[in-house]
Amino acid sequence: MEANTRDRLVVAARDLFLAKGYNATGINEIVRTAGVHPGSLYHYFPTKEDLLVAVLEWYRDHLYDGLLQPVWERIDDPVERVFGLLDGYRQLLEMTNFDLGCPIGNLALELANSHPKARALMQVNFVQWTGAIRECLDAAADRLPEGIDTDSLATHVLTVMEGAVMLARTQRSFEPFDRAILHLRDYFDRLLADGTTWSAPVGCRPLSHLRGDE
Amino acid sequence: MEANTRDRLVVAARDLFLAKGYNATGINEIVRTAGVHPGSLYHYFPTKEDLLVAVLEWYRDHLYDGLLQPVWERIDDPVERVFGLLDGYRQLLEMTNFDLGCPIGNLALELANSHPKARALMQVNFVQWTGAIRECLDAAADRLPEGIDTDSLATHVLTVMEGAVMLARTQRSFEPFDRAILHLRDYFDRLLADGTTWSAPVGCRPLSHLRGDE
DNA sequence: GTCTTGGTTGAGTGCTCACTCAAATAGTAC
DNA sequence: GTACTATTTGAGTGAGCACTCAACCAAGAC
Repeated sequence: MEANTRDRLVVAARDLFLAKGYNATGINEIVRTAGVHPGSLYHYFPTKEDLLVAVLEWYRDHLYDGLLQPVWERIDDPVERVFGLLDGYRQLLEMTNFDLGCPIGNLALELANSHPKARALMQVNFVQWTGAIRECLDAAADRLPEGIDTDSLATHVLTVMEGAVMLARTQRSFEPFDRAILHLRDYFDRLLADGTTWSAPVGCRPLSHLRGDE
Repeated sequence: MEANTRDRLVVAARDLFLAKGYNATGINEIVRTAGVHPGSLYHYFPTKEDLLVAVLEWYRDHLYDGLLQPVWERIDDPVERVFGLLDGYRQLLEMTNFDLGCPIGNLALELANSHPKARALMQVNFVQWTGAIRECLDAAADRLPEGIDTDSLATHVLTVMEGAVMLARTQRSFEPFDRAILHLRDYFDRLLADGTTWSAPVGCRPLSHLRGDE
């Protein structure tokens, strides 16, 4: 079961960054958890940020087998797959008593300004995630309003998930999470029941007229 | 224009925490920005976390005059006020080139696990914010489906806002933000056009049946 | 004047941070 | 075996961290 040094470091850093954040996790703690010596880390990763990048690459490379596949294999309906994926995050909150949330979202707000290479990889992770959702929505295109932008709707789903996880962890309660998902479900129900052609809502983008834009 | 030492410290810490996060901001940087000496900080705040708490109390005490009032005074329609508030966050992203987001959301994911007193105050801030949205929704109750839970819908609005700000900052683009708000607007349009009595969507809470819950 | 009190000063504390490096060792080629 | 490279070792670096503290100051009470 012994993995190589590099992998052990990535896994240890992945878990600690998820639990405590990037800045609050020390290099010493990572090497102790991985069971390697400080010098070894710097043989593979010149800086702490390089290790962070490796962690984000790990998430990128394990989206399917770690996150999607377990849901896809027990749910067939494409719309239910979307909500099944969201429910996976709810289960993570439940299992960890709200200590762990979305690994990427955690790091995004902490590091988006200061670590551009990491930010680019977070972006890749988000785009991959929404791409998977988008495939579900495309598979259900016949039930959705004709002409709806599934890419846009997939982004909305990610938005709701990230916000819901944030609020649930802050409140240490499922209430905000379940409320947000309930309204997302209600929105989907209305889209699915629509049967008409999609047209962008009248008020969008909101209030540009009030800001003096012409 | 010289404020007292305590206020200068709170303002300096507020701005630095917003821009760089809590752990990445050093005490020395805060006192330098505030133009006070290190010892003075500890006269008012025994620990760094106490300063964080004071910052969160500042946000709590300035929600109305800092955030709501500027929007309320130029928009009367309660539903448009909701989207006007959201647009305020878009303007913040625009003005700062995606460097600044929601001050509370920023700290929430970084510190929810490790700083319980701060977490409690973030919760208060979120509850206040959704309370203001809820008042708008109540004022528009005659146009919304009868019996809809405005508290729940207000939480959904906060969820979308926090997720949208996170994605916009990660992508350094308005695209995810505008997409999320567009779908929220579309959802509102459908609620407002509904004219019937509210009933919870059939699929909620999602997939409990698939997890063996009875 | 003296006393007290709230606030200020700024050098200094011990500690942990990310990171270094020369030496030792393991693995592979021939 | 030797030669060479890849990897590991672990004590050690300077810098910055949150935080301390004894002395000092200013202003009001008497």
